[in-house]
Amino acid sequence: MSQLPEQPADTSIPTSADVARLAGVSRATVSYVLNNNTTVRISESTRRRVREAASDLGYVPHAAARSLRAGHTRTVLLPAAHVPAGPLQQRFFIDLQSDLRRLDYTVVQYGSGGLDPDEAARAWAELRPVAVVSPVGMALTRVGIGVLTRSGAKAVITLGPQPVDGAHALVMDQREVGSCAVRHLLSGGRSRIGVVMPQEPGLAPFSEPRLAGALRALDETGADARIQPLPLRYEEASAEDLAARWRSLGLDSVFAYNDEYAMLLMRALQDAGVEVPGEVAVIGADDLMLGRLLRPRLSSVRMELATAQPLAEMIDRLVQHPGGAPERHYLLRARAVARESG
Amino acid sequence: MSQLPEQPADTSIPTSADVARLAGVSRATVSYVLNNNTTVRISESTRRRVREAASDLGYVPHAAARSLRAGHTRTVLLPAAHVPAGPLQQRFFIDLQSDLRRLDYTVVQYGSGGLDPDEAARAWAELRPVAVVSPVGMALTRVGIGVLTRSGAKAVITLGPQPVDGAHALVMDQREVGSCAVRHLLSGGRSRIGVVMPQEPGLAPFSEPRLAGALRALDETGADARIQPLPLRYEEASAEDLAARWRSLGLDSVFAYNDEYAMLLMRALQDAGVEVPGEVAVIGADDLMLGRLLRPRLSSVRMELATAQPLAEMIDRLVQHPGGAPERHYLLRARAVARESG
DNA sequence: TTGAAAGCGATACCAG
DNA sequence: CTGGTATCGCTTTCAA
Repeated sequence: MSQLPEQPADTSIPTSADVARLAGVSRATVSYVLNNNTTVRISESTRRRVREAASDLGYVPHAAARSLRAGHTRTVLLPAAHVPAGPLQQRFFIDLQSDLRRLDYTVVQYGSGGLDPDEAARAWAELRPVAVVSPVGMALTRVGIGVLTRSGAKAVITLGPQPVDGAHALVMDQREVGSCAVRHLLSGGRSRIGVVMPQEPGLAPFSEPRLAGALRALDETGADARIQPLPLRYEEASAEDLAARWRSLGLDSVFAYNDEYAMLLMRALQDAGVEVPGEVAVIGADDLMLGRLLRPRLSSVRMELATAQPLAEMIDRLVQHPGGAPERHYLLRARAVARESG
Repeated sequence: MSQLPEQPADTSIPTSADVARLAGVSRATVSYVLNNNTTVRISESTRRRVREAASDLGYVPHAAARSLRAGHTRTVLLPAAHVPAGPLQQRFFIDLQSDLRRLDYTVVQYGSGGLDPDEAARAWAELRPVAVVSPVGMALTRVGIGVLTRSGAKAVITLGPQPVDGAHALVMDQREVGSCAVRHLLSGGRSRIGVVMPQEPGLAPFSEPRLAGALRALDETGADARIQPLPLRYEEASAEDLAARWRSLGLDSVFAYNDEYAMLLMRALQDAGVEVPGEVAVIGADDLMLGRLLRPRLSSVRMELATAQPLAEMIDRLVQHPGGAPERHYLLRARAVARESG
């Protein structure tokens, strides 16, 4: 019928024009059919022809072209951390991803691989995300927030221990964790409390607030007690070292940052002949399965993270009605779980 | 000077046209300056004016428009798993991301949030990635691979226990792990070997090949021994249950899938009065710090994963010279680390 | 019911 | 050295 050269060979990617040609209709019609546009009525036979042509050619629409035309994307950017995340965080993000997809957003994780925070924000802005959810560890400055906002982001949300000026914030206040641990130790009659400070890079945003929370708990209860930070690397040698000079520290209890550090330290203490919980009470955090398997069973601080669903809805709401004042939500609840270790 | 209405108000995102207007030049010139185009000479004063205008407006180029015009992207798509990843995997991806960024690629993780594998491939293809690196757990069918290839992906690489037809593959042959564990147990004089099979969803792609490897090792050595799969959930109750009927199983050793399951099982066995390693030898895998802290210290299979660098270079090479035969690289080396548990 | 055509933002030719 | 202009793939008026 048509003498057009049918040469969309192996090398060329089919476009809607190719589909139109094959179906014998115009590009407009292709668009109507494939997007199920309801404002225009297309005959059933045409629809079939178009769909067949599309699937014959293996046509896949070009997201960039589409959003260029639309003037906006439905991309939610989730800057990827450059330090491994725990299982809880990962679960949270996976759920968030599903929930947002259900609301028809495209969630994209995009690392900043060692860029300056403001350069990173620029790189993110090139994608013109409609929303940005920045996890802890991804420094987001006021400048960066400005860049993103001016590039069309309707919602910039930080997720972490402390809010950042100018953005909405989901605050997971790690101070609660330290506070909770210390109150537990105090109520058990302990008063000379060590607080493990991991020396691994990237944990400071968690460990510092936990220490601060520990100190605050002391203040609030007005107890006659003291708190001593204990630097520790996640290595046996470091723990042995600490255990060797343990008795000289004069402590009767320790909040070990989390269950893993707690296990490391507890083992070293036991090997050095320091009795747990007799001489020293130990409490971790995260309430991992691990802790229940230790002897003595490890006391821990259990964190109840909010589910991803409300965040997804918040994002959707902010995208649809932008421009409100920065919102601030606190969503970490911590609870001490007493076991045998203190 | 110019009577053009300067109304790029708060609401509108600056484009290169806005920059051109402010600098008093054409859009073409803006493009030349901002991209440091060398094939054309622009006066230093013009350059300055353009750069100033761009930074005054907070101009950020529009990635979609750019790649639409260019006809291709430099996006490497990394489908995000929907099951939490271990620290090793995460480290690998973080490194890969950095390495690729250094080669000027944009690495994007994009989950498929519960889509059908082929639908997922279509969704990915909409982004027109130049390469796709599909981790284990992301089922990628031949159809999916075809969709991606026809949409312009120059390299589709699977990463996991077994290769997928039609794509390049970085094979991390988990059979090596099981094989290694069993050879170790055999050489220690054990012959009735249990193999823990985690019941958690998503682990099958790892656990099945490990079992297969265990069986293969038996075959190869021709030892007079037997292997018995042991279903186990990652819960205390499940482990207690298994431990309670342990003696009736008549096993003298167990490969516990990994160190975490090993710890779970070992604890249950000890609590049930079964001696380790006296009655039963236990070996895990991953060689976590955890294992060294247990008593007895846990034997383990240590995996040496390749670094990300070669993969990044492979991707770059495939992108530049596409069309070769599917490559297949094996990059898991496993080694038993004998400790006290067997 | 369908088609022609404008235009989203950036780039790269070719004139001037 | 710099400025028009065509173009990438797609959506969406407006006409026919």
